[in-house]
Amino acid sequence: MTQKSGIAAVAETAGVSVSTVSQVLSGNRPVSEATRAKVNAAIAELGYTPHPGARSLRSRRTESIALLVPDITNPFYPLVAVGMQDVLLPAGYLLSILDAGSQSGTGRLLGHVLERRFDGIALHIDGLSDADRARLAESGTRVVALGRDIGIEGSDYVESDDAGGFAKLGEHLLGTGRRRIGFIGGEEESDPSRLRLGGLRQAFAGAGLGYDDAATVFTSFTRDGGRDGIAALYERRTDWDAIVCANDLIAIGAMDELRRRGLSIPADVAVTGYDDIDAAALVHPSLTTVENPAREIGRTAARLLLTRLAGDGDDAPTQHITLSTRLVVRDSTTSPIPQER
Amino acid sequence: MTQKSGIAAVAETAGVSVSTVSQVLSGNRPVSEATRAKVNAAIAELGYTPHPGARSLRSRRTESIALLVPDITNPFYPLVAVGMQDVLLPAGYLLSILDAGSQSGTGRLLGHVLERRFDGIALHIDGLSDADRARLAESGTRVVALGRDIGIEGSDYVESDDAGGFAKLGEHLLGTGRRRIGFIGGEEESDPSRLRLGGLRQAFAGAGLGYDDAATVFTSFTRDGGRDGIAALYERRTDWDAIVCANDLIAIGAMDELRRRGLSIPADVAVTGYDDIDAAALVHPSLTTVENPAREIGRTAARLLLTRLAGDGDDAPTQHITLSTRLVVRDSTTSPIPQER
DNA sequence: ATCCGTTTCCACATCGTTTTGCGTGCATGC
DNA sequence: GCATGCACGCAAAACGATGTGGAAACGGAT
Repeated sequence: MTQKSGIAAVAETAGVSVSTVSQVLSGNRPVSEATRAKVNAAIAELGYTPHPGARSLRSRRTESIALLVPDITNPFYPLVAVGMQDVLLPAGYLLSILDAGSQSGTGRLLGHVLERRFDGIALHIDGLSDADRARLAESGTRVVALGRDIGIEGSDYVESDDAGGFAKLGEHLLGTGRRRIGFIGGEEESDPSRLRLGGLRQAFAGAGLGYDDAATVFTSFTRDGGRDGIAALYERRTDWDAIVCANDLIAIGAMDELRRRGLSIPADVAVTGYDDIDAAALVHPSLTTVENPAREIGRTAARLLLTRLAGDGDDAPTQHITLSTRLVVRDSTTSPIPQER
Repeated sequence: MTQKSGIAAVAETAGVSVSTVSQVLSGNRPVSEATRAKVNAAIAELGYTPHPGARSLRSRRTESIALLVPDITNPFYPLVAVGMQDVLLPAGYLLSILDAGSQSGTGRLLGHVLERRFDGIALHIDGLSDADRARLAESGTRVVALGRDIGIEGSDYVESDDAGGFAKLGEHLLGTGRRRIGFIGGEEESDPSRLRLGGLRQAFAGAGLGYDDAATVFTSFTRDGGRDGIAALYERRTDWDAIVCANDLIAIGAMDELRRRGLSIPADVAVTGYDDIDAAALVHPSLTTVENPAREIGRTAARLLLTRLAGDGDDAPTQHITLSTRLVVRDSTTSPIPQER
């Protein structure tokens, strides 16, 4: 006997045609109750699973979405991923989390990702090269950018109010009398680094003060970046009374390095982060930071993608959603003598 | 004109046949230097990308691998993922990280995952139901289990020496004079919880002591689990002098709850974790724990999968790899008065 | 009995690849 | 000059699903 497989096998054991099986699967055309039952029985009996390749070949959809992040070991990103899954799974989409390993790793992965023909891609990547941007645009894949505008025609983006968050941080520090405030950014070419610094500047301006460019250094969004940042700042001057870091990982690394240099936090120098990852509350002293609604960012991004995918809609105007942030004051900027609670 | 697409378009502009294009792509048959050049030129000109669906339809391979984890926000898992990518990307495979959200979420995701026909699946999941195990086995997908034996015929697994790690922890605690040692496990039905408890028992036995079952509680592998665990243990008795936790998240939650109850760590009670996630070094006091080589687990698992996939080999015997662990002593079990260094 | 409108199902073309079995054309050996 | 062998390319048949245009079956109305 010829061993059929796939939908053909189901059709045979159910005693109907291939197209009928397809109909009951997709519900595209009405099918009588009786045959529907037969088909479902056959499906169950054979343990049939549709072949996604064949399906996507015709339908031009893969029902899966990629999330491309620069560093999955940064606890911020898993939360974004979870948020996206909250929305995507119920909608029948599978989320694949791809780790570029670093900003520079993006290009290497992008080829892989485009080859896979995901229905949509969520990108949280800085410094996308022009070539990569072009590849993305040409591919026609739906893109939603996280945390910044990625500069692709017709792609939505969702970010949190970075500038506002840093303005709040700046006000808080200025309000506690700090004036010699250094800033450690991530990669210099990154939008977020600039935005965040911008928020800080804004706080200074609001207080009628100027902000000195010599008080800023750029490294990378990691703990090592924080250590390096402190080293760089303290080569310029040594009387900082506060260090504002572009994210929590940098802040944690910076605190490490400050302590290694015998400085006390916050008595000698205050430190702030951004994101409010779990570790921010756990370090000692606990870190003043800004809550970055990672999970909500993920949810929102997923919704944007789904809307675009459902509507076939290039017609709708580009969406740009900004989520608000919240200042979280902890010990690293306040209690003069950190102690166990 | 008929607008061809895909490989047919390439064939047309290169002035060769479809099969020839396929040949130069796959390198399955020799192709003359001249035509190879023509084809490559056409590919570049058209910006052609092969359709993975069509490809997998014929080749029955998707060139992608899934990693299924119970909780991607547990920092242990991103490291495993990175380790797998270390090996898989150079081999041309794409790794999709799927988050089940919880142990119980596995079943819900498994359907999705099997539908997608990944070439291989790495599972780090406890308490796989018999039904799910059967589905996996039937699917014929290559499976590698992480951290425990998943009980599927012919599937390899890689774990770390949990029992050994906990034995070391136990010896360390007993060596510092602690005797009333409680244990907070994760999910009770989980293999690791049992293995880890077993290691602790072994340490007691080695010292000629017995270990009391009433000293153990099971919750979940999260910070909340740690808080609950402490609550449960202190309902039984209140004179614990050490709490051994099944992972770092539990330990961190436990420390929180202990402090909330006014107990001092490690003066009143010592606490230990497992995994050595970043946060373990950051909490206050820093956490004594066991280094669990997450990244290496990922690499090893990926290698196992690749070997199986390359060899078409169901012939090779099942592999079972155990990675060694290392005790990391920090302040939560030693310095009587925690202080800033 | 005939005709028409529904309902229900089917045949067939199609999506973009891979793969096998055959032509070609050309050089080689006698 | 003729058979032989090689190196290259090509045609065509899968792979497993979707979807459209019709054909059959069935009632009800005339």
